[in-house]
Amino acid sequence: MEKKVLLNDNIIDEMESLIKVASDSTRLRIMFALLDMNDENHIVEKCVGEINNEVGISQSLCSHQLKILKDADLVGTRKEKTKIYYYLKDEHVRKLLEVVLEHVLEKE
Amino acid sequence: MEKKVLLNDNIIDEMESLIKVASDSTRLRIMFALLDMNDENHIVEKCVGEINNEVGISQSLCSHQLKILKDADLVGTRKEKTKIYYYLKDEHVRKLLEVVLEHVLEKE
DNA sequence: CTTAAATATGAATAAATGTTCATATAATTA
DNA sequence: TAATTATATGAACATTTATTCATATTTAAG
Repeated sequence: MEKKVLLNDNIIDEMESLIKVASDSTRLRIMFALLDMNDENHIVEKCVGEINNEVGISQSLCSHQLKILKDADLVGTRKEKTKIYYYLKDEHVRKLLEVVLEHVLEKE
Repeated sequence: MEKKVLLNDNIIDEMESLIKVASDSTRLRIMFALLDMNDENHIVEKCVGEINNEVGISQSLCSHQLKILKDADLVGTRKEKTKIYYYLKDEHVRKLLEVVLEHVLEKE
């Protein structure tokens, strides 16, 4: 009776998809914009306009990339009047960013 | 006096590079081949031939991808006679794979 | 020195991906 | 209804990337 993870092709493919979503600097910047680094890494909500301003990219690019993040279930949305607020959806996202950031900082 | 991480462009770019290396199913398979899942996820050494057999890819492709992993400092090598043994180099790699795997398994 | 075994490399190709531009949609306000 | 604000979408383009094929390199053995 082993508690052994079966690494079938589906799982590998899903891992690939998920990591691919995180493997782009624009999307990384967007995700960090949704992490409030000053408040113990707590999640914040920002609307599209705020995000593209803060990240310094066009509205169109921001919207395209937010769609990719949302399709991957990494961000969620909340609608309020004309604005749509985005937030990081998952604890794993934060862990992922942490692990990668640690690795990078360690190799300095 | 804050212990605040400065997320400058260099760091983002390095994070992007690192994640990109992990964002390919062939390389994921290779990395998992170097994790002994049956032995509490302990790291093992395997030579190129063993790896491409186990993963089911050509020798050439395996070699190309191993180079990418090595350039990213995710694997190391040990030479013994004609064979070259590869091993996962970093604790962070394992954490990264764990976090992503958890996320994927949770969404089933 | 030749042959064989193990691994690496370079060029070529096909597919995937990020970004831009122009335009569409949807909701609000005058 | 018309105009404005916020966001989304689709097509086009340029760049990157994974894979294959053929060949090179290295080491050991006969």
